[in-house]
Amino acid sequence: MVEAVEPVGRDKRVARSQAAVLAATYELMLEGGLAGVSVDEVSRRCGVAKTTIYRHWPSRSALLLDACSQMGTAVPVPDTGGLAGDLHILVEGLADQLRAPGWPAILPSIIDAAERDPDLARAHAELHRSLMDPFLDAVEQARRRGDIRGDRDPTAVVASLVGPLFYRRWFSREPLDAAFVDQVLDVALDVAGAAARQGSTSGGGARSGPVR
Amino acid sequence: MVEAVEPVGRDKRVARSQAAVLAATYELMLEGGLAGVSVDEVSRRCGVAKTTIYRHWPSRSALLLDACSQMGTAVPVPDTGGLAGDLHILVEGLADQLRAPGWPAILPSIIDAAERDPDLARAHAELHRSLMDPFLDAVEQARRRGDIRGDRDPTAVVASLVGPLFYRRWFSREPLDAAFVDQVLDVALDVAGAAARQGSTSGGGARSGPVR
Amino acid sequence: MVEAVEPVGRDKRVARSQAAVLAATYELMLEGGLAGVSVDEVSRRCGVAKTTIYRHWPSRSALLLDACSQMGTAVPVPDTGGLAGDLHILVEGLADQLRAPGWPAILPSIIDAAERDPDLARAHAELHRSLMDPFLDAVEQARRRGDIRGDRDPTAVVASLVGPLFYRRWFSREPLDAAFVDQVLDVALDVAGAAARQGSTSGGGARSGPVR
Amino acid sequence: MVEAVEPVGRDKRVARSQAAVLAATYELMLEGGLAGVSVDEVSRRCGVAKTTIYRHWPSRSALLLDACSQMGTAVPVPDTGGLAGDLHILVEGLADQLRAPGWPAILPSIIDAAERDPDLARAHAELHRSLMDPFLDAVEQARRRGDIRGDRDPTAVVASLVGPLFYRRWFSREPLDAAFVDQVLDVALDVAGAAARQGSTSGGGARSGPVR
DNA sequence: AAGTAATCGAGACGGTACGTCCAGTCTTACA
DNA sequence: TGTAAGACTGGACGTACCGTCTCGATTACTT
Repeated sequence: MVEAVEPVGRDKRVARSQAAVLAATYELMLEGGLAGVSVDEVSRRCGVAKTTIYRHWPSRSALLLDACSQMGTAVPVPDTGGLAGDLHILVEGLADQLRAPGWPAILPSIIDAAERDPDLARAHAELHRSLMDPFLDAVEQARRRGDIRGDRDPTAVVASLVGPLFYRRWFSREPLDAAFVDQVLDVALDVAGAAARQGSTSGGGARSGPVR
Repeated sequence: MVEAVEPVGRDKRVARSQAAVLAATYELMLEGGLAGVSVDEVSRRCGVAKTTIYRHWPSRSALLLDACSQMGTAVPVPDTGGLAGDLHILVEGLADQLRAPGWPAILPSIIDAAERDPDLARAHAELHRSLMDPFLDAVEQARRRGDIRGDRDPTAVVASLVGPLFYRRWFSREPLDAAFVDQVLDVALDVAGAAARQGSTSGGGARSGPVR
Repeated sequence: MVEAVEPVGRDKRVARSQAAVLAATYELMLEGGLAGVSVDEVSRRCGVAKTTIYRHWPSRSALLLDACSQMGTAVPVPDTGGLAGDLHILVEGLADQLRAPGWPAILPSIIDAAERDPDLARAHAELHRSLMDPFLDAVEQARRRGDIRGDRDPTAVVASLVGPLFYRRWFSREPLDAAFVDQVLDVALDVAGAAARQGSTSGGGARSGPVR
Repeated sequence: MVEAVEPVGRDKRVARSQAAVLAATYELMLEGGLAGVSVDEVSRRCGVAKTTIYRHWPSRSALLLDACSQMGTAVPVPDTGGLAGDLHILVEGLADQLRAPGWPAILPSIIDAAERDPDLARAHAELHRSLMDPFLDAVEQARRRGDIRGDRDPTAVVASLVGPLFYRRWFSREPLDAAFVDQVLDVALDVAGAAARQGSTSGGGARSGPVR
């Protein structure tokens, strides 16, 4: 994982160079995906010598990897008291992120690389976990409360929740409109077999609810 | 772009070179993703001069794109008479493909490229359509038959069906086991609000069945 | 020896690039010795891409070597009929060359490299031979004519002739004035044990003759 | 320049570091000539930090230069009472040194550098002087004794003596066999016009031996 | 069947990038 | 203060690839 290079006060220069390099790398990544990042260009853009870059990261891949890891979008775990409310917040947040530019443009690059490079696969796993953990936590918390069926695999619930969103963002490239997001949420609650349906409605608002 | 390489009887040599080039490209693509394909290597491997390759494809991207298009995995539209049966066949088939090596390893490359290159985005859209059309057809046919709720967007149904599968293959990298696939199928039928699904209730639990 | 790259009419570009590269290399060599030649700088200076340079010469050394070989200063063998006259012309010519800028500034570089690199040693040997052969020829011819003692090693005669000149140019860095050159010539003729001394004077003119 | 490294008691550490550095430098010089010495490698090899090296020598050249100076092969001035005897000892000693590994392998490096760097030229001059002074002393002593012709330039005599030896060692790379050395000595005595050399007019052959 | 034009291979060429090594300067922390 | 440790800029090395180019040798279609 490239070792965030212990920031012991040792040398401020180290910290400054590394920050500059990572920033430039991230910028280039946004512009052209992983493939659009070249060490030479990073060096040129941030004024840090190529040699210095290679002193801190053993290879271009390591640099990319590090830049990817920093991408972790910390999402606070909500606690509305009910599964529906929690998930609603989380899903809306995710949809917002997916609609924005930024990491959604890079992720396919990472996934592609992860397909072949074990190191990047590990980085991707970590990144993914940091992204999905709040969802998983919400679901597991609900299960502990007895709000959902005990025989449901929480990861499957999460899959049914975020899978369709991801699908629309990267595969079908259809818009992530509110109606779709609501419907997805609805379905996922069904999957969870949410016990107390009445409470769940509070979360959605717009949600039409399956029936009445 | 890429101009379908009209194989009009023009010259047999043309056809032969192009076939050889595409084959080598495809091979390299499987080995190392889009990034693993270099024109030099393609030339070396299939014995066709680099010049010739550039004579037929304006750029590396165009070649990749063309090779990707050939990847289209033709899926026959099943017709069991019922939505559940049709989808079952389709989903199982898709899951099988996702579990196999081959294009699942390449698709992220394409999606990544599509994120920035409009041409590749178009190619991806086409590829995607050819993959998903059978699903959409099945759903729409069911709707015409009145088997599912009319207020459901067919594309949303498809998303809830394949989204979770895709998610597991590329994002969470969890196994696509049979139980998961079954559950996904169940849920999707719920989403569709499939009529007369007495058996399906097992999936939803609380869900009292579609409509009414 | 890098193969002067047969100038078959194939491609004029090859000839042109190579000529430009060698010229720039030679120029840089004059300015800074072998050590002053960098492939990057050659490329920059003559407008030939570094890649192209490496296409024609496997390494920097090979390029240097080739440039050195081209340095051969063809000296015509004189024929005044007598050893003294021949040597006089040759020695004066050599002294002139030693006094001029140009290869005298580079030769130490080559000798140094030859001390460790067998390839360059070979190149140096060839260069040296082309430089000294006229001297050797003159001496051997004289021997065939019976003008000099038969028990003298021709190479030793040459050594006694050019050794002191070389010594002054590179080792003691004293000036190569006419008196010195004359004296050296005188001595060498002594070494040769030139038979007909009277004839030898014709060559020197200035030469005061040993004693009386 | 280079400031003779005054070993004033200042700090013992200084002396120790400098000695270690010079030793490592000399070692590297023997292995790969001047070009084979890199400050990094010196630092690595002798455990003295690069910074420290640059504190004591302003540049790589200065270090090389200093190391070269240490190379001075002190040659004792012989005194056999006669020029022939003195020169015989000196020349044999020089030939022995030339045949050995060590500085003969480095000198071309120095000469090359001296061709362009005035500082190194000065260092070379000094080194050269320390090497040739015994020869010059012997000749001048003989002249004072009246043993040789007064109209001969002593430096020319020295040139005729060591020039051929140097020539064979570095330029023609022919062996420095005893016969050659003897002949060179013979000739030089001729040049000197050693007194009472009735035979000398003959050039060679006739020469009845050194003197007397 | 010959002639003409399309097609081909071989590979030179200018560029950009890679990852390494070295020169020299500068900073920090320890004696 | 002198030293070790090592970060930093900058430049060169030799390699791989991209996309363009010129050349001469094969084809295949045409007359």
